[in-house]
Amino acid sequence: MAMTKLSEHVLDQPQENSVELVPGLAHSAGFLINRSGRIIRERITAALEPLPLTPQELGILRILEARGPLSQHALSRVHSIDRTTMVHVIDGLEHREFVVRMRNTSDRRSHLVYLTPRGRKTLARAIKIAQKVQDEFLAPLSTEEWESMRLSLIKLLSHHRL
Amino acid sequence: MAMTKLSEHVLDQPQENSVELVPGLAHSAGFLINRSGRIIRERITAALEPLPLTPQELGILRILEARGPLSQHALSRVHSIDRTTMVHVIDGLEHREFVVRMRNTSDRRSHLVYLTPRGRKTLARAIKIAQKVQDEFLAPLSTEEWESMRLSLIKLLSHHRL
DNA sequence: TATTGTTATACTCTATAACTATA
DNA sequence: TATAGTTATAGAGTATAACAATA
Repeated sequence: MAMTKLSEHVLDQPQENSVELVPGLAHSAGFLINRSGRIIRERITAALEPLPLTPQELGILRILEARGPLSQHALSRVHSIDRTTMVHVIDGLEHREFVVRMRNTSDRRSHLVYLTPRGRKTLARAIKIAQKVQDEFLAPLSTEEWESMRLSLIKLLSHHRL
Repeated sequence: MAMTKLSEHVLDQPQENSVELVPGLAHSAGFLINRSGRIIRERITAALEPLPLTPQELGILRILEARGPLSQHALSRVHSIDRTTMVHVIDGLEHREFVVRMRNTSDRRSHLVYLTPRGRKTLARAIKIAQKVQDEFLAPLSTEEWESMRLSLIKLLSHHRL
C-alpha cells in the first residue's frame, strides 16, 4: 500500500490551505493542475486497490477495449510511456490474467496484447468505481463548470498533441 | 537529466492521439487532469533546469516568500509532502545557498528555513520562466477559459481541503 | 539497418520506521 | 509522552543502454 497521504497532512491543519494563503500558487497552472491531479489519482488508486488495479492499468485496459488488440510498442505510444516500462506493466496484467500476449503472425517480432474475459469484467467494475470517485471529486462543480473544464483540458491536450 | 519524453513519443505518430481515439478517456477527469499536469510539469522542469531548480523547489521558495520563515515540518504540511522528504529537499536548496536553516530560539527542536538573497533572486527568475512556459501551455485557451478553469480548480482544491 | 520485446540498471519522488534532541 | 529533524531503507514509476529475434 504505497499510497501517499496528501489528505491527512492538512486535514488536521485546515488553516494552512496552501491555495488560499499563497497567492502566487493560486495563479500557477502547474500547481493547480498537478495538485488536483494528485488528489484524484490517489483516490482512484485507493478505490481500485481491491480489484487490484492501478489507474495506469485501467487506462491500458480502456485503450485495449476501445482499439482492440495492440502491440506492446503501439500501446506504449498511445499511453505515452516507454516500451521498457510497458513490459513490466503487461507482465503484471498478464499475471492477473487480465490480458494475454500472443505472437503477431504477420510480424513475428511483436506481441499483440489481448483483453481476456476476466480483464473485461474487471475493466467494467473498475470503470464504475472510477466514475463514482470522479463524481465525488467533481461534486463542488456544476455540470456546466466540469464540462467547460473538460473541453478546455481536451483543447490543451489536442493542441500539445498528446 | 531524467526528463520524461512525453512529447516525443506521440509527435511522430499523431494519429494515435489517445484523447480523440479513446472516448472513455476523454471523459475521465483523472486522465485529463493528470495528463495535462504531466505536460506542463515536464516543460517547467526543463525550463527551470539551468537555474537549477525543480518545480517542487519553486513551490517551496514561493511559500517561504509569501509566508516568511517556516519550520521544516510546517513547510512540509503546507506543501503536502512528508517531513522526511522535506529534509532532502531543504538539503538541496541549502547546498545551492537558496535557503538557510537556523535554530528556532523559542523551540530548539525546530529549524526555521529562511530565504537567502540568492534564493530570492533565483525565485524571481524562476517565476518569470515558469510564467512564460505557462503562457505557452495555456495559449489554446482564451483568457476567460483559463480563468474559468482556474476558478474551478481552486473550488476543487478548497473543497477537498488541500 | 531498423524495430520489438526484453533485461539490467539507475534515477526521482515519495513513504515508513527508528533514532536523537528537545519540549 | 509527544514533536522536530534526521538517517536508513524501500517502493512505485519512470528512464537509458545493450541484447536477441525478426523484418
